[in-house]
Amino acid sequence: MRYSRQREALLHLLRSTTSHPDAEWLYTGLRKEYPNISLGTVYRNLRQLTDAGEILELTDGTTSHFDGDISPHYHMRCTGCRRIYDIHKDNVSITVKTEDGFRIDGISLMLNGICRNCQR
Amino acid sequence: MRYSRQREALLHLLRSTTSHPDAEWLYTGLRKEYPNISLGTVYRNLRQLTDAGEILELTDGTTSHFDGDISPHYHMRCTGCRRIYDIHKDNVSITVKTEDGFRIDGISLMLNGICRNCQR
DNA sequence: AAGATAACAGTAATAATTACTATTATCAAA
DNA sequence: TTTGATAATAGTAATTATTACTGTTATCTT
Repeated sequence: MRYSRQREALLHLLRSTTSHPDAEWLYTGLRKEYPNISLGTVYRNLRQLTDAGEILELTDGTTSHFDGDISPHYHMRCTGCRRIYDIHKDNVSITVKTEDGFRIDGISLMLNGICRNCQR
Repeated sequence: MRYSRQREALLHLLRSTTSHPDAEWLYTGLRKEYPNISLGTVYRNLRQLTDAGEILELTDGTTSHFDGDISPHYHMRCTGCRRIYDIHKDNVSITVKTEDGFRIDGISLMLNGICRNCQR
């Protein structure tokens, strides 16, 4: 993977937020610094970074969201405001009895509910 | 929600399989009995049934898959053949320390890995 | 420097899903 | 039972997220 300013800017932008943005949000943000950046460039780099394990893709829901924090933690989606919140790993415990010869490579957990704000 | 034959047939078809099909698969199956059924009808009814809590939507991945079994259980997706398998609830334990006033309504857990078949 | 090619911007194409519209089926009340 | 209101339908067009294509530019190695 060859260096590019656009990819570096994308990675920095994603790491600067905890809002788990989607491609469009990142595109809009990057255009401030790179007015001519292409949406395709954003998507391509998001995939490359995901494949390289440098960022995380959250595929639950209709649109992919991304997380610059790859330390072990979980997520909660508010069905009201659609925001995704982090949940510290110490607050969750998951144990799975592997059956039938499945080889488990990754666990994606999404808690759905209503955040404090949206409960009014 | 007013009765319709198409919706009833959809529900029966979905309940007859454990393969967690997508809209296209259900559409193809329903066309045997209803050659003129519309794909839009399939999507509309899948949404209605999901909203009514009569079926389950699995949104992890690029395409929505549906489950006619709404009893508590979990899922595992094989990254090789893309099939979704059921995991009995007794083989999984999840505990979450609720923090920050979140009200958790549902837990969606997807284990990603390789099934016995795809391991050769 | 020069050559090879990864990455880019811009645009077109694809895939899944939703919206629209005129017609038909369901169902409750006369 | 008809009748009337309208939910649901088939068929089609539109939308949305994402990927593919293409000619040009930037990176990096020699």
